[in-house]
Amino acid sequence: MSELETVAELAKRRGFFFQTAESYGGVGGFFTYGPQGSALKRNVEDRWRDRFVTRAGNMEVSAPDVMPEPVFEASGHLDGFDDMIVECPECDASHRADHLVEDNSEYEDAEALGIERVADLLGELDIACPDCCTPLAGESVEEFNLMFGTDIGPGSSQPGYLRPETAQGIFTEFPRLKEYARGQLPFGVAQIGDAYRNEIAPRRGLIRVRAFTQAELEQFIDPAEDEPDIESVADVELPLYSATAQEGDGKQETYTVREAVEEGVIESEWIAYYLGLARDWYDAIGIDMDRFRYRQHKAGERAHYAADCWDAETELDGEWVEVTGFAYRSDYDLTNHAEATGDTFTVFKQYDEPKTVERPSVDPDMATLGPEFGGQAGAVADALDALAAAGPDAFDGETVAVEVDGESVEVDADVANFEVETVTEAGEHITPHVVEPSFGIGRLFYSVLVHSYETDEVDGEERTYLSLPAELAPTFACVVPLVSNEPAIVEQAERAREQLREAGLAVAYDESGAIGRRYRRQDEIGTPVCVTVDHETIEKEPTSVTVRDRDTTAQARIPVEELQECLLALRAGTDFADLLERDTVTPL
RNA sequence: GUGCCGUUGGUCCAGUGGUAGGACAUUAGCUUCCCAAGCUAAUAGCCCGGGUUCAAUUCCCGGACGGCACACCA
Repeated sequence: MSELETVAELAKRRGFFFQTAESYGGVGGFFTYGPQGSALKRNVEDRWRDRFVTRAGNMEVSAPDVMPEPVFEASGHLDGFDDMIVECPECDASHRADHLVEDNSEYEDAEALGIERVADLLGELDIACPDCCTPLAGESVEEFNLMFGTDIGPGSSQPGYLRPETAQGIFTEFPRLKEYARGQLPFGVAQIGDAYRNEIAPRRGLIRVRAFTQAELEQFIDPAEDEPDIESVADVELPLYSATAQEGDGKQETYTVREAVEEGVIESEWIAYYLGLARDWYDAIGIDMDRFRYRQHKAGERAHYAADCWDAETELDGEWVEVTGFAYRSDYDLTNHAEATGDTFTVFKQYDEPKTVERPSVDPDMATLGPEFGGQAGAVADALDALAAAGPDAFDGETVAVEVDGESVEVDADVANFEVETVTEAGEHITPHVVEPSFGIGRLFYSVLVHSYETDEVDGEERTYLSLPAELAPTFACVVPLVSNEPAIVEQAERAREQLREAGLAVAYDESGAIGRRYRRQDEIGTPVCVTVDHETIEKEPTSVTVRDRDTTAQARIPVEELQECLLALRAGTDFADLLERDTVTPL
């Protein structure tokens, strides 16, 4: 079995994740997180929240999964998600029709031409199937929209879609969110939630699915002056696989964040900052740093609005899998939502010193324009207003010419009431730029599982365990009575279990089977410690139990009254070896 | 979407035109034991629909799901 198969088998057997609705034959691309997986996933999310929300001083929101159609018209997903597919009549291969047109012509964005034009171009440009060279002229071009559609309310009058990324739920609420930030840039808004894509071909377990959890941070900045706290991550070492390297010798290189910025390997300081911050976070949640890299998008791979884009990738079964995208989205989204809604997606930026500027303006005499132009009067006034800003010289003559609905219209200059006002401007409205780290929680979850999967040998028997970080483990401790037919031992074990649960620890209890078997069960789901109540516990004073370390299987005897505190320390990151240094703790 | 291969207890597999067997796991008991021990017993399965047949888990067709390749992955 491959590494992924082995872990998927364990995941199914031990309740990490499994395919949804298998009783009904299963459904492609959907997975359910079981008892252990649900806890592990939640812990990954909590760690993310701790690092990228709480400790970063960012806000968090939770938007609905369904949004009305116009939101996705503005965001570009309605068009952008419509893949144009053409099928070869000879070999049945599917190809992106727009890509074929782009490859065979000067068009750079064939998708914008529309489906019929693209279909025509297949003929006009004599495009043939790249696989078997059969001409594709006359073949129909089909659309595949990767968004899940639905209807909001009864009937189909208000179409909606399941969000293909959580980000739009943040952008759409920007006018309100900036109020909560008191209009001050920079600020960050995060969201952890599910996103949906109706993938043509779901693949490889949790890696390509149709419903998945994203943790996204939208960092809103003033591009002119906001800078990240790059010093705080300057010495973090980044394994970078740059676009240049990908096209050249194919080698990744390690740079500190400082070097990467100074040498221009990473263009945006904000991106560099987040790559640094995130690297240590990946390390902390158990991603193997020898199987991790940051890969820069190549020029053709980048979205047209992105200045620079890097992916965090983990290696699973010999293949690199994108677990996070770090994109500089500029003002693309906010500008589009502003245009679509007319709402204010800008912040007011005060100047250090108010500026005095001369502003040309008009105050058209509507009593004259009204009778003269009738219904067009308003448009004429607007045109004059626009002209005042664009070409104030036009008002120097006796009359002013403006264009309304394609016709040239003449107006007496005095009717326009042109004047140049001297006004004091305290600041300006700017559209923030957005830096977006977008984490795929499911893929990270999978990577953590695969990278923490270990086997070793204990007393001649092979052992499987998950070396999960203590704070991530779905079950933190398991309490086991050494034997189950001595009431005093069982009672003491039950007391220990309750004591630890009251401390807020996720504690399992197991009195079934031989002791070694019970340890192995816990090893396999990555439980960091097992607490064993034995004969000595009930026979000797002070009352003590043994605590077993998952990774080394080492054991130590600890007084019961210190148990709670010791385990809390272990969960907070104390090494088992450090615990052994304590006077009251006896290594076995 | 296309092609190839596959789908049998919870898991991993074997097998058959006359409805199935192993290993591991699970549960109960004995054993009272510090690393998957042993013994006894129990629970539990042929992906779905149609066809051929006296009889289909097995053969044929279709579907669903999975793996791989191609394509796709804003």
